[in-house]
Amino acid sequence: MTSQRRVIVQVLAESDDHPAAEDVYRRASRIEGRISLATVYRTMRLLEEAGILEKHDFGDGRARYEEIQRAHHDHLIDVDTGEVIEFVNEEIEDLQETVARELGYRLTGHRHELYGTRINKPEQD
Amino acid sequence: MTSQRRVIVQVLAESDDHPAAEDVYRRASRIEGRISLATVYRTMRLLEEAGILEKHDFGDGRARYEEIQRAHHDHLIDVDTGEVIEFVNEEIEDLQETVARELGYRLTGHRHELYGTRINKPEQD
DNA sequence: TTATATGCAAAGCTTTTGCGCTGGC
DNA sequence: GCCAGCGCAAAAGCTTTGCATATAA
Repeated sequence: MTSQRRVIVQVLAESDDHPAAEDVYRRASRIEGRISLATVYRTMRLLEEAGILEKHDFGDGRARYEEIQRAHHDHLIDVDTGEVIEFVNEEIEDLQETVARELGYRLTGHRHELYGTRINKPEQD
Repeated sequence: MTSQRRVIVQVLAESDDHPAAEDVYRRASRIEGRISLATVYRTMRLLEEAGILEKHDFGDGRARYEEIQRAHHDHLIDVDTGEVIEFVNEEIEDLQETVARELGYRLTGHRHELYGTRINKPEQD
């Protein structure tokens, strides 16, 4: 357990958004100057393989991470602002299982993101 | 309308899988030797912006394409073989709309892929 | 001490782009 | 003849990796 790994874990614990590797690197650098982007990538991979992190792709070309701690959820991405909203819908979760089973598959994972724009924006004028 | 674009469109029309740019390039090269990967990328982007192609990400680091011709569908990816199975589930589609609306959003798109392994593999022996 | 982790820089991969040339119309 | 489109090669952006050094245990 090196100081770098400690700091990365700390940063992730304190983050309630979905940072990219670069973001984690920037936040970690403020706490521990002696850290490199390569180490961040290496550690993120370890944490993901250990089942501690979840890796997402929100369509902007970089991987985005979050800790697996709370209950499972999916994401809705505001296409105007990039904001990420989490949601859970048990019905959808169940239907995914059903669909997979009917096709002869056991579900090992899924990727489910909604993209949308806010209705009734307040800052309209 | 150049010969290159004609060939790319032809390749896409003849493909019923979800080729990456490199695949399209390879298939097109067999028909028309004088074609470059850059042209494939440029044309794919045009076709996507024109609403003729749909761009997917199945988690292998490259973009995968398919023509928008049939009804909308989602994908189930066989994590063992990479095979891609298409499916439609209206209930899920409706629930996505509902979820977005409840969060104050109008849905502009979604990304929904299931990952799984076959049940009852024949080659289990 | 000794294996493991790190930093740095180079390289890998997919995708994009600058530029001079080609070829449809 | 013009100009959109092409090929080529370089570059861009994210991520991985080789290697010598540093550090935890």
